[in-house]
Amino acid sequence: MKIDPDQKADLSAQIAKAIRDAIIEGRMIVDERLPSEAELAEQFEVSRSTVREALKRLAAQSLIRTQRGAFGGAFVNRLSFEEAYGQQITTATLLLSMNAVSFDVACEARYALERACAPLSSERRTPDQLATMRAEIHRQSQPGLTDESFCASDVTFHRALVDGAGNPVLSFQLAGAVEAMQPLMNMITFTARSREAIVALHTRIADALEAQDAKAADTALLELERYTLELGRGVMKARKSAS
Amino acid sequence: MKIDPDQKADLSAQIAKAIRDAIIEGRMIVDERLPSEAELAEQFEVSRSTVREALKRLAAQSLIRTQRGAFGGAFVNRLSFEEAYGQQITTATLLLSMNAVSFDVACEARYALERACAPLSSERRTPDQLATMRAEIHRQSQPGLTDESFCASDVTFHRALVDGAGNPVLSFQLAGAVEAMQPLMNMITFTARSREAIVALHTRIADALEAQDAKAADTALLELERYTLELGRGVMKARKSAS
DNA sequence: AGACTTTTAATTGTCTGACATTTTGCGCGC
DNA sequence: GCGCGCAAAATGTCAGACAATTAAAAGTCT
Repeated sequence: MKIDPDQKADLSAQIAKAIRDAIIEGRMIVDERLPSEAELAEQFEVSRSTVREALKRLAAQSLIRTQRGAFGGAFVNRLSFEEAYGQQITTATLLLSMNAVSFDVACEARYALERACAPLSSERRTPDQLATMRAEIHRQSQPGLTDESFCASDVTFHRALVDGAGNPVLSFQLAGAVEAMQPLMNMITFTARSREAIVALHTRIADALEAQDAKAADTALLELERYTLELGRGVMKARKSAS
Repeated sequence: MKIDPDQKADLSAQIAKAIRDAIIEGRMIVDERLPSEAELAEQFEVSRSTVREALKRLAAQSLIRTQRGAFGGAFVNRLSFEEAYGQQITTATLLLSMNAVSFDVACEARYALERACAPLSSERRTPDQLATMRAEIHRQSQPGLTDESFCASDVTFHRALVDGAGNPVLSFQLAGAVEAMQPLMNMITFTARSREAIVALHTRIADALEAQDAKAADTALLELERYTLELGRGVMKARKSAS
């Protein structure tokens, strides 16, 4: 494991890259212990602080974890689906908030992906996941709910739909798409009437999944997309004319 | 911006979290300059090294960038689609390689997502993207190609398909799914006969997109999924019986 | 006055050495 | 055999120094 001395990048970035590559290429396996900071410093011929900065970079990407104490040190971390979800959501949220992505584009992406899950989900959804959907539909019907709670419940509902596909890779990919939409959705004020319409569509989706009717689920999702888009456009237009 | 003194996490992790939250919640805007390391050290009442470790964590997530020199410092970074792609791919690749995700599951996820793009792509694909697909198909027909080059070309082809949907959010989400499959695909030896079959299917897909025939594109993708799965299973079985 | 050069100040990057804290293993006394 | 404390190893934190880089300010020449 070597670093290029005539690179212009920071030493800590180069060292992080060298170790990261070793992990990605499988030269270091999960739970393997890295050399101690002092040993790494000697190997790379830099100070301990520089090594530490490199290790913090890797820790930020969940590539390693550290333990203090004797026989502690830095270990190659098994990236769990949980951690991957989290990173995915953070990245997607920031991407959307920082790049002026329009409601239309985000909405289209989200529903295109969700509809990809629908056939699998209608085949494999567990009773548990159906129960979650029903529970969230019930929560969404409560009159006193704030818009934020309504949106949070919406996210839970849709994640149950996605998880219903029984494919963890798919769930991972979609976690970002669904959750990253929440800040955009939170900007919408849901009137009693629009909530009613959404709950009705959610019910149709849940019914379709329960009946394992992929086509009906797809149709209902398509209508939900259309309706969400309409609501979003209404809000954007109102905001524009107000300013 | 405060940190909780009776947390058990590292100070540098706490400080990174405090700054990260400020960015995510919009309290710091893009291109805004953070206080200098010395000032941050004073604010949080820690040493400069600790602040630096925190900043490296944020830099690893592309949340900030740093410039040296007078009037340099750390600036809130606009997360570009490019950077987001990169992170997405790294995460997805690691997730697959570290969690013994089966070829079947990964394949299913990938094609489910790609098929979600097909209708949009058949509507919006540009001549440029069609040309890329045709060029890659041509490359894939070359007899001397290594398996790695064949797979790389395959990735380029499929990314053109995904980009054809003209939705950057969708492209971002799918970058991981498509690229992360490459290491798994690289393990497959493509015989001349299987390459021929894949090229034929790719041609059908490109034809369908050119003709803006969403249904035909979907069918061809479905067949490609079935065929890829078959190839993968063959390899896995051969490997199993060999060991 | 304007263009070029030098100085200077601010800031990050790196190094050194020290001490605090945490955790494990081992030996000792009981 | 069982607890107890101690030593060792490692990460976490701190303080201070110097190097490298960069942009603004000051100076200088034509």
